Amino acid sequence: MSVAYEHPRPALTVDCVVFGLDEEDLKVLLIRRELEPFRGRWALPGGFVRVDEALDDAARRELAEETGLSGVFLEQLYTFGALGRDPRERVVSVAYCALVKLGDHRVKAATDAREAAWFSVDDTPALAFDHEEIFAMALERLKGKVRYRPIGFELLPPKFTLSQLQRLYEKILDRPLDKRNFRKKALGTGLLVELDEVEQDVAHRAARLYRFDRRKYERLERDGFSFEI
Amino acid sequence: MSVAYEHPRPALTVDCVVFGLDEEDLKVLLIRRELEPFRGRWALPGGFVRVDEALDDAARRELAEETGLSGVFLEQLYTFGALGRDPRERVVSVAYCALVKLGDHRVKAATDAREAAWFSVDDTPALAFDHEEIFAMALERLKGKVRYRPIGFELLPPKFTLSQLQRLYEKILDRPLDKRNFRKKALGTGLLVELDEVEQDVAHRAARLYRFDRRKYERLERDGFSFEI
DNA sequence: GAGGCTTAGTGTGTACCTTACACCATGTCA
DNA sequence: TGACATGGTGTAAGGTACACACTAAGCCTC
Repeated sequence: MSVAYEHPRPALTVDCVVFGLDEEDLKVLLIRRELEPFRGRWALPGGFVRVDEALDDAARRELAEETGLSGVFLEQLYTFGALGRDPRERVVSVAYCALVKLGDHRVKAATDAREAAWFSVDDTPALAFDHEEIFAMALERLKGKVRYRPIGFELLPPKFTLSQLQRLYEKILDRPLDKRNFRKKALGTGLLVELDEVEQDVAHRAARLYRFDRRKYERLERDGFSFEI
Repeated sequence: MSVAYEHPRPALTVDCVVFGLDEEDLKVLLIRRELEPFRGRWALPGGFVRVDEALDDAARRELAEETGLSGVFLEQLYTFGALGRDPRERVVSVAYCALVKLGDHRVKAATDAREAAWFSVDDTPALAFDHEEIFAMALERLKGKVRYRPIGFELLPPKFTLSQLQRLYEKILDRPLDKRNFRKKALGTGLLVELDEVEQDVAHRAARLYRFDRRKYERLERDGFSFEI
């Protein structure tokens, strides 16, 4: 198929910055480029927006095609449109941010036909295009957002301990938090449900498990509640 | 000039939501469309992005062409890419937000060859395309942003009184603020310079004039200061 | 089974920030 | 000169943010 326009127009792409949390690290999902330019370099998953496809759908589709991830909550981050950011031609890219529970997605990404892999956010390879700039902005946004939205809960398994939650926030914010104050605040949101279970198979006192009260969160969010951590 | 591509691609536009402040109201700058679709309807100023033009430049250029405003601080807001938002063809629009001192710009906009006018934000006409959605998001963003960034200063003349500043914040936030607390905070930022002048020609005690210390603001902003109001 | 190791779990005091609140000062105008 | 309109000022109380250290529980090993 070929098509003609009166004036040249920029190409439009989407790129996704997908964060996941490991026992150890906050990670970001990258793919290795199979084509020029930047063939063999790591890059954010993404690609061209089809003319009959909404931006969000394009982001979800590209993410699924390139990494196998689906059902991910994607949020628009920023649109990058500097001249020369793609050596081939003028390309404007709408960047999206996503958060996933790493445990749910580790295998899929690793076994997909295309090479996709999780990298610790403070040990990423050189990226294609201006993707380092996009990634840096996404990480900044994540750090800001995590302070007033309980998005951290999205990154944990359904049942988790308060220490896991705290470690998660420490990884994202990249600084230590006080245990007592953290627990006070986390429980103070009223969004955690204490379960009648504790951790299994740990070589020390087992911690109580909690789950996130998603319904309550949605109710409060609708009513404009705030959630500083 | 005509150009062919292998695949059809969305058209790319920019739209600008420009806020200004009046003695009375927070206003938004609209233009009346001269062409189909939505001919005669009011709309946000904006237009097509040229293939050799950065997004920010396109927004500044369109704003200047359509309303005569230049030298405006523009900030990217969000990118709107739903299907069917333009009846002609697929158009993706990068929306920008701008803040201007209304006094400086009132005449230019009104006397420009194209019809452009300021509307009170709570009395806008029906808008073309999905511009009402864009406008609503911009207003939300403005309300949020004004709380932790001293952007309010951009909306006043170079010399202003604390009452004017307070009224501005009250208009934007759409709620009354306590005078003493407001003055404490505003002066507490250290960003206001007290001048040796007072208002002229008022039928009551004249208020002291202040100016915004832009240099200090830029210095603090670079160092990651915060400015809750 | 005792002692040590590891992580879980808990409360208080202080400093600061937020908010509520009322009166006198100054200039204009009639 | 008195009334009117807005300018300009401080304090007290309550709440929030933060710093800080010890005991509890379970497992392991010796």
